[in-house]
Amino acid sequence: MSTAAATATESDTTSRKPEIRIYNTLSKRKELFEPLRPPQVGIYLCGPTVYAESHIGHMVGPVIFDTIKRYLRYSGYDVTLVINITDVDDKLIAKSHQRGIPMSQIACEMTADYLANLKELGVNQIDYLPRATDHMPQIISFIEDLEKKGFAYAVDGDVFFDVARDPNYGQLSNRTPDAQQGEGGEAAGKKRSPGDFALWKSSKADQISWDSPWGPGRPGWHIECSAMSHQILGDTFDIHGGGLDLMFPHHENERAQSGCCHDAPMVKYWLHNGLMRAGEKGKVGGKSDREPSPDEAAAGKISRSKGAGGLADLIRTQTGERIRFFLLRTHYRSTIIYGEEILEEAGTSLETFYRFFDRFNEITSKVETTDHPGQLFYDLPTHTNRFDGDFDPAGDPLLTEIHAAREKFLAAMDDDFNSGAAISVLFDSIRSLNRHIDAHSLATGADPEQSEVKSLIKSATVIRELASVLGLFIKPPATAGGDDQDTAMLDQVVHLLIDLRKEARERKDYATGDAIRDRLTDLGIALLDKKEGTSWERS
RNA sequence: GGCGACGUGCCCGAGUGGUUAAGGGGGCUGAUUGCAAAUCAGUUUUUCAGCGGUUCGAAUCCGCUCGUCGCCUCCA
Repeated sequence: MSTAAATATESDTTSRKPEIRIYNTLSKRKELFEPLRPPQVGIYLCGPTVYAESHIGHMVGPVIFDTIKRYLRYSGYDVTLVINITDVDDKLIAKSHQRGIPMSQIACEMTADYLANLKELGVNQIDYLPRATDHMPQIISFIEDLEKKGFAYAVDGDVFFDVARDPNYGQLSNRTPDAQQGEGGEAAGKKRSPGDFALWKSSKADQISWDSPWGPGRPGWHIECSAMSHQILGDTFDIHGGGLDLMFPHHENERAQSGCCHDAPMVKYWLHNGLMRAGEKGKVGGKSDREPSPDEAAAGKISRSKGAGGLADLIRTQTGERIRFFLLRTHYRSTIIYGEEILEEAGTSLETFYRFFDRFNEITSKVETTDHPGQLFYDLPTHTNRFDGDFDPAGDPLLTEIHAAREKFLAAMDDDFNSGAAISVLFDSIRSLNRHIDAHSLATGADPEQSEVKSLIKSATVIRELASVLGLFIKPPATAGGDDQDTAMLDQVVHLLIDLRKEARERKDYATGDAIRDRLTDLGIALLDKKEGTSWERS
C-alpha cells in the first residue's frame, strides 16, 4: 500500500464503522474493538533486545502487528505503530565487555540487522522505533513520579517497584503477588517483597551508567517500555502487543508501573501472539515409554539457546514473502510450528498465486481494447479503505463470486484478525479466476470476450486489494537465491531454448523438444506449456 | 508445586452448539495435452486424542484419563 492511491477521504466513508472483534488477554475474551480516541489508534509492540542477530521467531510479532495496522488502516483508522528497541541490558553489557567495543556499537549493528530482516518480510508500517537509551530523562522522571506517589522505594542506589501497593497487580497474568519472580534475584536482600522488581539498577564502576537522583545506574527492563509508550502514545492507549512469553513478568510489570503512575489503565486491549516452536524431528508415537531422544527434548520454543538463527540466510534461500506468508497462514494466537519442510510447503502453495499473476499478465498484454490494456497484476490499483473497495457485481457471475469472497475475507479479518481463514479465501478466488479463464478461453488468445476480460481484471484488482492488506503480493517476488542482474540474462537464454524447442515441436520433432525440456528440468528450470505460450519457473 | 495453552482427516492448518468439517501440501482418478507441467473436476474425508456426561443436536460445553508445550530467571 505504499503507492498512495490518493484516496480522498469521503465523508460517507469515514462515517461507516467496521465491527472488528479482538481477543483481549486481560478479559480473556473477544471484545468489540472501540478505540479510545477514534479514528486514532495507538499500538505498542515490545521489540527485541539487540544483542545478537534476529531469528525467525523474532519476526512473528512484527509481521502480525504490521498486518494488524494495515487492516485497521484499511478499516478507516489512523494508526500509530510503535516498536521499541531495547539497547541497554545485562546481555548487551556482557557482550560489550567480551568484544571490547562499546555497547552502543553492538546495539547499532544488531538493530540494523533486525530492520533489514523486517524490510525483507514487508514490515514497513512502523511509525516509531524508540530506543531506550534515547529516553533516559523520561525513564528517570517516570521513576521519580512513582517514588513520589509511594509506589517505589530506593535502596542503596537501586529503586524497586512495591508490588503490594498495586491492588490490580496480577490481573493480566492471573498470578498472586506472592511466589513470583522466584527468589527475588540478586537483589533479593534489598526488596521488601520477592515480587518487587527493579526500576533502576545501580551500576558498578566499570559498567555503563547514567546519572540519576539515586546515583549512577541503568533502567530496569520493564520501565523502559512504560516510559517510551507513555512518551509516544500517552497515559492510556489502545493496543499493547507482544509474545505470550512476555505476559509475565514484563507486561504485568509495565501495567503496574504505568497504571499506578498515571492513575489510569495503561492499555485497553492486550494482544499476545503465540510462540514459534521447532517441529519434532520424528513422529512421536504417543504411548511409547521409551526415553525421549535429544532431538525431541530439544523440540520447544524457538530461541537462540536452542540454536535458532541465521535469519538472513533463511530469507536468502526462502524469500521474505514466503516467510511472511508462512507466518500469516496460522492464526496469530496459535503456536506456529517451524520446520524447513513446512516452510517449503508454504512456498509451494504460494507458487499458485505467482503462476496466476503470470497468466493474468499474459492475457491482459494481448488484449487491446479493454480499459486497461497491458495491465500487469502488480500495477493494479489498490484501495486503501475497505468501504471504497466495495463494488456492485451487477449480476456478473464471476464478480458475484468475488464479491462474496471479499465479504468472507473481511469477516475473517474482523474476527480477531483471522489471517489464515482470510488466506483460504484468496486461494478460493484464484480458483474462481482460473476457472473463468478456462471457461471463456481467455488464454487461447482467439479474440476473447471483452466483457469477460473486464471481469477478470476487476476480480484480480480485488485480489490485489485484499492481499495488500496482508502485506502480500505488493511487488513481484524476489527470486530465491538472490543475486539478480543475471536473472534477466538467464531469462533471455531460457527463452531462446523455448523458441528452439517450439520450432522442433512444430516439425513434430518431439525427441529434440523433450530433450531440451528434460535437460532444463535437470538444471532446475521447469517449462510450462500453457495455452498462451510457454513460460518457465525455477523448480 | 503454582498459572496457562494445546491435541482436527496421510501432513500443515481454519473452525467454539445446528446446511456436505474451510483452505493448502501430498497421493490417486478424470478432462485438457503429442507426452509432461500448469489449469479445471473428482477422490483420499462422517471424522475432530480416549472415555463418560449435558443437549433434540457437540470437533465445539462439562468431567476424567492420556499426550504435548509455555510461563513462574533473560526471551518476540
